[in-house]
Amino acid sequence: MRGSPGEIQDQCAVEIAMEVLGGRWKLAIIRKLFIGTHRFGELRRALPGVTQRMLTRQLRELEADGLISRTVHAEVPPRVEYALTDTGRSLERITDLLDSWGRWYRDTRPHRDENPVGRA
Amino acid sequence: MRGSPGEIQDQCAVEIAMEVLGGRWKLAIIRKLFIGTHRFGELRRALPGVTQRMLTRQLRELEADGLISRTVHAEVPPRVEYALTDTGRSLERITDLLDSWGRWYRDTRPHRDENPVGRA
DNA sequence: GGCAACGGTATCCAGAGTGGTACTACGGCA
DNA sequence: TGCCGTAGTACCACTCTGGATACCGTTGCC
Repeated sequence: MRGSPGEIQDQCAVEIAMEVLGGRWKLAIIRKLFIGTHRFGELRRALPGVTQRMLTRQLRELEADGLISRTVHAEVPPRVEYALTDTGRSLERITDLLDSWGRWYRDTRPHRDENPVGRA
Repeated sequence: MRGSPGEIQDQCAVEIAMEVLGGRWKLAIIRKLFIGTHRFGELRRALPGVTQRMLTRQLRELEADGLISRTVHAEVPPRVEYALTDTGRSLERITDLLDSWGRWYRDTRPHRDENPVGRA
């Protein structure tokens, strides 16, 4: 993923969206932020399995892509709040659709869940 | 991507969708197949930059996930036709939305295209 | 003084994903 | 007999993602 953006315009723009959204935790983060502003630790607890490093990296990429905003409060225990930007909020229909499709797909093909290693 | 599906159900189902759609060429392939049935070579020519190996693998994964069907015609020059299944066609609204969002995003943030290496 | 909480960063590492090249089987054609 | 096209497969290599672990600075608490 994240190949050369120069060639992407020849193709369909779905790849642009996938470049921005195609991280292990990005859509999960975005969906959490639809609920409201979250602190770093809240996101970490809300996303079981994510490491600090990954969360940091995904948040930084989302911020660089303009989907979320990062507000640092210069307090003694550092407090950093993440919120969706307007660009991030514009993904609501897409994430909703992906979520409902994913749910429908999971119900339609339940045998996929029987393989604990996914499919290498 | 493609982590353990066992944990995914705790989270939102967007990850299931991303598991299925999160390949370099998958959405591009799907969008081509919305036009109609394609042969292997047609897809290869329609997707500049894809290698035979990658196309084969992405097609096999899409087939394993039930999004496309593969029909082999036992002819002398081998002929294999790929088409969307009903499951694949159910992605039409999502790919349309992703495409229009990607287009809008590209127009909103044109400076992203100025970096030829993406953003390592 | 030592430890914890917060929000990270640095370093190292494994594996998935992706890509290039070469090679295959098959029949048609020159 | 050798070469072409089709639809791949095999092997090798590389990049990038994702993860584990350790560490940082600050302040409050014991």
